[in-house]
Amino acid sequence: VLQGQQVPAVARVIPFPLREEARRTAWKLRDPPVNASVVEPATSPADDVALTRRPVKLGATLFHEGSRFHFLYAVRQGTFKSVLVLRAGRDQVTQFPMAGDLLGLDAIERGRHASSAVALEDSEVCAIPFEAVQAQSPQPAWSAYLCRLMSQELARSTHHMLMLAKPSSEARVAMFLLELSSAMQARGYSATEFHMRMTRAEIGSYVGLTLETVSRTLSAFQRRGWVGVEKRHITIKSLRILRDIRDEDN
Amino acid sequence: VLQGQQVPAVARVIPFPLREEARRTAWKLRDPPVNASVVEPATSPADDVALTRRPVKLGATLFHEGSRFHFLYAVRQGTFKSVLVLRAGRDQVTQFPMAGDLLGLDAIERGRHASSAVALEDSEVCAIPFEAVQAQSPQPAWSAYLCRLMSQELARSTHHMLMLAKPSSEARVAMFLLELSSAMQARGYSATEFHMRMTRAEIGSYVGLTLETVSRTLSAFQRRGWVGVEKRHITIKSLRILRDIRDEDN
DNA sequence: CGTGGCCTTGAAGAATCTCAAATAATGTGG
DNA sequence: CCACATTATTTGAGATTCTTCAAGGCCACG
Repeated sequence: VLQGQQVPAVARVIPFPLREEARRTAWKLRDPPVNASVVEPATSPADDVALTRRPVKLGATLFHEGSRFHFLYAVRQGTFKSVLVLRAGRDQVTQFPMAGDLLGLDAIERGRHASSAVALEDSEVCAIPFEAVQAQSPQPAWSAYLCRLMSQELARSTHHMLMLAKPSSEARVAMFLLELSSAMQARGYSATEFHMRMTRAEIGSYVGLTLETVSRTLSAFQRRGWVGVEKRHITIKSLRILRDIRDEDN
Repeated sequence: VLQGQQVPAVARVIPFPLREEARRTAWKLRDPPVNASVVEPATSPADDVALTRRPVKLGATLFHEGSRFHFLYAVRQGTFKSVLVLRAGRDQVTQFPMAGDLLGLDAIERGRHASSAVALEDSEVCAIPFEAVQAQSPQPAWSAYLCRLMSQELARSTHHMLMLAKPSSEARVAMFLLELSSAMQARGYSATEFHMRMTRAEIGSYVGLTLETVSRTLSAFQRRGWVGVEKRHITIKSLRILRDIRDEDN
């Protein structure tokens, strides 16, 4: 299990311009419509900061809840889950970061990670030494950058709360599928056919249902011909119907 | 109804150092334990920015969801609710900002407010012209400042999701009372006896229950002698028991 | 003193959860 | 390469919880 506080010996340390790296991996793939302004920043963040690429195997923990914060992690490829441990060993999934997402933003203030990040498939991240970048950045460009990203995260988080609030199980699952669909599309994959990296239990935790209810709901969707479900391979037959399901009830 | 995009004519424009104002109102009252580092920042944000105080009457809207973003608002006194409008006129309360909290952080990226802010009592805010401050800040101090606040907000938002996730109605209401208790204490009031500014319906929306269930749960708590409930006046008899309720179940 | 908003309480109904069992898929070790 | 252990998924049925619908009371305000 990888610990967040130290760069494992195996990781190659590759110094190169952050801006270039940012362009190629982190910010570029982010939700395009929302993020157009971030993709081409007016000012450029610090260059010449040593970044580290790090592979993370399926099931490995990138950083643990409560561990000291040193790095932000830009997901280069793969899928993660962010989890909080509730009492009684029960844990809560708060998001499924994918390529282009930045992990660890909620640790800046406290200096400790507020959640754990676990790889749902063999993945690779880019470790960004927060203090170093913060210090070496002459203009407020980097901070302004982070501000925008975090503002975006806040909006996303708020949006997620809507999913957990009132809606029926069908609305929740529909919302989840639509989120995933958008995420896949934003990364250049099909919006209507994709492979889910997460288990039913993880989905359930994320949307606030039990795994059984998630399973039943997906079965129901399939029975009605709205989506094809074959294990974790999803084929959305009608985005419109899913949106209706998500919106109508409450 | 006040609109976020323009300073009403009645508001007095009072130029004074932002740092001073920040010390007195915005950051100082924030959750002390978590926030010790923010109370006395190593660097000082921009001075000499014209800030505006604005009274907001009970029921008035400080800014609307979707409206153009120009100001951050530091709550000087009073209580607000942040609400999102779901479909079908149903709306979702996402937080109850109080003195010292900063409103509008989730609007930075999109340039439009992601939620509305409504006063739950006669309140007063300090309007911070975001662009002006951003521009006049020579060092990255201001942005770094915001970063930390937003990081904190992210953590808070995540924490709120835990409340909405699985728990029973009793765990949710207990969690809400404990949150409120901490918030009151952080602002110099009693942690065990306070006046709630929000209706049962608003509480219900916040914790993901109907107002009836909230009412019933509060009644049950009172019946068992755990809290005193007299309309909106709350007396917590045992914080310990409430914490147990919040933690045990799931 | 009437009106409207807010709160409480009851009873029936609906939805999800829990418990349980069977099946399928995956990985391990021999 | 196969048998076995483990994990993931589906489905059923009963139990529980919350919601819905409804009615009545309390309080502030005009």
